[in-house]
Amino acid sequence: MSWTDERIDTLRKRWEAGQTASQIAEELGGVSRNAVIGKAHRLGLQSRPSPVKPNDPAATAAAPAPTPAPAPAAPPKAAAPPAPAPKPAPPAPRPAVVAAPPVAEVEDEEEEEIAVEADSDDDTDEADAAPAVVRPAPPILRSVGPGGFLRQAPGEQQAPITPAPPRRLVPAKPSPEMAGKTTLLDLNDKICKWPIGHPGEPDFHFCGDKVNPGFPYCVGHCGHAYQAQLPRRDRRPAPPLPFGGPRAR
DNA sequence: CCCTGATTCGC
DNA sequence: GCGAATCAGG
Repeated sequence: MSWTDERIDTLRKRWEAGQTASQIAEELGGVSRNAVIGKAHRLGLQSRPSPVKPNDPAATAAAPAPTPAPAPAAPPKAAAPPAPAPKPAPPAPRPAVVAAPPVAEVEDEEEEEIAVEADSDDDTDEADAAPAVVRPAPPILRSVGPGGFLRQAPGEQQAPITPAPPRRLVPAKPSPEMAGKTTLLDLNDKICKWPIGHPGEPDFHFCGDKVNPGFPYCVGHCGHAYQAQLPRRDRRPAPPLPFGGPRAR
């Protein structure tokens, strides 16, 4: 396999999106992980936090003291207004939140820009605020999906849901508490299929709202279904699946 | 062991 | 330029 423009492009995108070299190699096919890494370096792609590479020795030597470092981490503010740089600033700060479509990877290619915005965009000058001031409540960063739904921010992710209770063998009979609820038989591609409750429970039903066009859920539930990606390191391990989950090829 | 990315070096 | 071999941390 040779490095066609197309393959290089794919490599660039995946690398910058944070995919591992192995994943990229597997996707491209015909190349090894090493080939991907080697190519990425030759392309001058920004090296990502390597598990091996230490921080620059200069800083380490300069401050070897075991400082507890109470410095509050500045939130990845999207503010870079003044930038008195006479030259175009080359070190583009990598966004802390890589917003990528989750499992349901619709045909992307040329990823649409996803706006990550913090609360309102009124640019009241916070840039020159005293650095000592610790912002009490950092704004929650959310990305906006198609249709305008707000993706749940990583920090807002809920703990894994409890496993569903054992399924009952017979469907619930028509009952008073099901009156007006959206049942399995009511589902179609125009109404939200977000489940309410668990299958087998007497009042298990579906949301039933109008869907966000192109999605199986309403705008509100899209916000739960599609979430911004955390860096691999910081991801919560997936909750255990009831039957061991799908086989990994 | 597995994984990761970085680096080297013969081709 | 390419990538296997190797290194080294998690």
